[in-house]
Amino acid sequence: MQFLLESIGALGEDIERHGSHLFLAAGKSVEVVPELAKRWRVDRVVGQRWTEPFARLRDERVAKALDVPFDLFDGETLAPPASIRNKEERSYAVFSPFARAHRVATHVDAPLRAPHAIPPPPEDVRFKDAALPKLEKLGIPPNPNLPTGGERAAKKRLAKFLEKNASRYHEERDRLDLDTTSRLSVDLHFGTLSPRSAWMAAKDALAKAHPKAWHRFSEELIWREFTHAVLWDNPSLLREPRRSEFGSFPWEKDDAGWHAWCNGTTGYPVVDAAARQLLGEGFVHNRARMISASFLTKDLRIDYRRGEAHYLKYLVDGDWPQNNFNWQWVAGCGFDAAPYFRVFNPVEQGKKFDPTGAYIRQWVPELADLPDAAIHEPSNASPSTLKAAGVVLGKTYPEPIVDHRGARAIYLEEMSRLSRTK
DNA sequence: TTTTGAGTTGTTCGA
DNA sequence: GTCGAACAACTCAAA
Repeated sequence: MQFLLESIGALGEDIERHGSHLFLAAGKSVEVVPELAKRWRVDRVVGQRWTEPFARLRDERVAKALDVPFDLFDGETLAPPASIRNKEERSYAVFSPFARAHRVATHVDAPLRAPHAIPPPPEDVRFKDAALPKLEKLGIPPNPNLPTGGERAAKKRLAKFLEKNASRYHEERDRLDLDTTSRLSVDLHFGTLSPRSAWMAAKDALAKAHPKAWHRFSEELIWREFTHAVLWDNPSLLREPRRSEFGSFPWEKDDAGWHAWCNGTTGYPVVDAAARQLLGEGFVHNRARMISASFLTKDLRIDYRRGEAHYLKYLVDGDWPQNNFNWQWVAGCGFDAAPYFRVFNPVEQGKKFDPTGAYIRQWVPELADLPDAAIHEPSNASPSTLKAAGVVLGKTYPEPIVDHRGARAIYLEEMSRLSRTK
């Protein structure tokens, strides 16, 4: 909400600077839009298409309620969601062929330039528009650690990424301690940056000089395309796993485990860092999202939908298509999902992707004084090492709430049962 | 038309 | 310590 209000505010200021005014109207789209269209005697209403089932339903109803054309334009993704089809005219279920087809079929044009001036609205169109609500009035405490909303801030983020870290993207994007990902997910979600702008700017900066980085970054944008395309053809994904046999997976209730996972007190440092980063800045590093999701669904065997909802609630970039697709991917029940035997070992993942321990030290400061060799597995450190770092297991930092080795074995057993009963 | 091989992100085990 | 195999089932495209 904070990012949204900042972004709308920034948009209003931009339009004001260009000589016009952004009108805000509150109410249900299906009532407000036709009413304004009638009052202003417009020839047509235009908007941008959204992939989410909710938005599709809303747009259908608005179109029906209007007596002028309602034109929707594709801009949420590079390719319109239903446009990439295989030879049998069906939608793709596997990423690689989708990506190949997408690269062949989609010619990305440069974004249109913003107009120099926007004419002010005619007098008879004006009305007393709703004020942009204040965050505090909505009962939401401001969070100074969130990214700044608005197009200008988005362009700054993009420029900084391209200048500083993009050239090593393919090698460093997984490193939790380096934290060199683009951080553009929030802008792509809210539209403060169009995927087209991101694509073209990155292509200009990288394609010739750093082809591997360009391939990898563009591949990530195509993953985003894939999630939207898949949801377009399968709206039921937002409620149900794609692989129906998961309907009978024996998810655990485990409230204690759930709360430890939410609050970052599982006793596995990298899992806890991810949980606390989510609550702290509404963002989680991509690699940490996977580790965290794997731990919830495979070590604790808690329904991925609970994790999905928790992420959606706290992520500033929370995006239904992407969040749902990726939770189902990690849980192994989605499109082109991770194979059942891929169970992340939280200790090994920490050592591999946070070798300097910087990620742990930032988000789990009570472990900061442990040496690199011990920081990913304090429960296995020697008493003298723990003492020197001021760590008292069970007091200053929890013991692991589950034994990973045992949890993995149980999970694999449940999965083999699932495939047998199918 | 059928077959075959490959496929974002891992881990463990045994040679 | 290193390395390859095994760990489903399925989709898709090339052979």
